Amino acid sequence: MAFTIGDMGKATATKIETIRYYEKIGLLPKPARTTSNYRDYGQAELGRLSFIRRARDLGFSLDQVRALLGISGDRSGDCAGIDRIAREHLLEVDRKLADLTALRKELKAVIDSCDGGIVADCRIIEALGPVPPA
Amino acid sequence: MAFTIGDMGKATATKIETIRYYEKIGLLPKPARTTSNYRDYGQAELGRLSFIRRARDLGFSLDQVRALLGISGDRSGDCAGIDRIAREHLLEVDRKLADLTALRKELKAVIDSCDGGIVADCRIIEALGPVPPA
DNA sequence: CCTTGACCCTGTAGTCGCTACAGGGCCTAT
DNA sequence: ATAGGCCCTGTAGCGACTACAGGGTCAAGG
Repeated sequence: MAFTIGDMGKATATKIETIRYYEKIGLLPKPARTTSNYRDYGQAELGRLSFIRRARDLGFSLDQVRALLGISGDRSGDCAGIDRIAREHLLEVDRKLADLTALRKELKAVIDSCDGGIVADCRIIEALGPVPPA
Repeated sequence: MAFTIGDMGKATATKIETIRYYEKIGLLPKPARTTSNYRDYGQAELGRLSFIRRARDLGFSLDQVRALLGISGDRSGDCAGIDRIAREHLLEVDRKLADLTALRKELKAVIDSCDGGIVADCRIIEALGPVPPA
C-alpha cells in the first residue's frame, strides 16, 4: 500500500526523474515523506501517475493532461470538456499525419531521383536547393 | 546582389532570429558586415540558407543538414553519403507515421466510447486510467 | 534639422518534456 | 565495516527555435 518512487516508476514505466519532474510542475501532488525523507506514495498517486502516462502515450500535452485531470476531479461534472480536449487532440494528430504523409511523399521522390554518381550530378542535392555552397 | 538579413528572411520564409541562430551554431558562415555593422549577404549565402530550409522542411535534423552540406561541399565526391542520410531519414519518417497511425487509432477508439453524460461515467476517463484522482 | 518608424545589433532567457549529472544521505546484506 | 543499491536536492543540457530587453542606424516626411 506504500510505494517508493522506484516502485511507482516500475509500475508505470516512468523514470524516477520524470516523476519528480511531474511533482515539480504540479501534475503530481507532493507526497508524504518517510522519516528518512523518502517520498511515500499510496494507491491514489499511483492511479494518478498511471492516468498521466496513459494520456501522454496517447499524445496529449502536459497542459492537456492537466486539464483532463482537473475536469476528471469533479466526478459529477459534465463529460463534454473531456470530449472536447480529446477531439481537439485528434484533429491535431490528423494534421500531423497529413503533414508527415506529404513530407514522406516528397522525400521519397527526392530519393528516387538519385541513381548514384558524384555529388555534382546528385539529384538529391539538386532537389534540395538552388546553390548549396557557403 | 547584397542582401540584408531581412531580405534573406523574406526570400526563404525564415525568421531573422533563426538566421542568426544558424550562424551561431555554424550552419551559416559569418557574413561580411556593412560599415554600420549590418550583416551583408551574397548569393552564395542565400543559396545555402535555401538549402537548409528545404532540408528542414523535409524533416532533416540540423545535424543531418550539417552532414548534407558537408558532403555537398565536395562536388566531385561520391553521392552515396547523401543517399544514405536521406534513406535513413525516410525510415525514421516511416517509423513516425506508423507510431502516429497506431496512436490515432487508439485515440479514436477512446473518443468513440464516450457518449456524453457525467464524468463519473465517462468512458474516456475510464479508458485513460485505473484511478484518476490525486 | 528633427522626428518617426522600420529596420538592424548583441545577449540572455524561455519554450516542451524530459534526461543527466554532481554531490550527497540512507539502508540492507555480507 | 564496507559494498551496493536505493533515495535526496539542485542544476544544466537536449533540439530548434522564439521572445524579449536595451540599444544603434537609416530613409522619408514635416
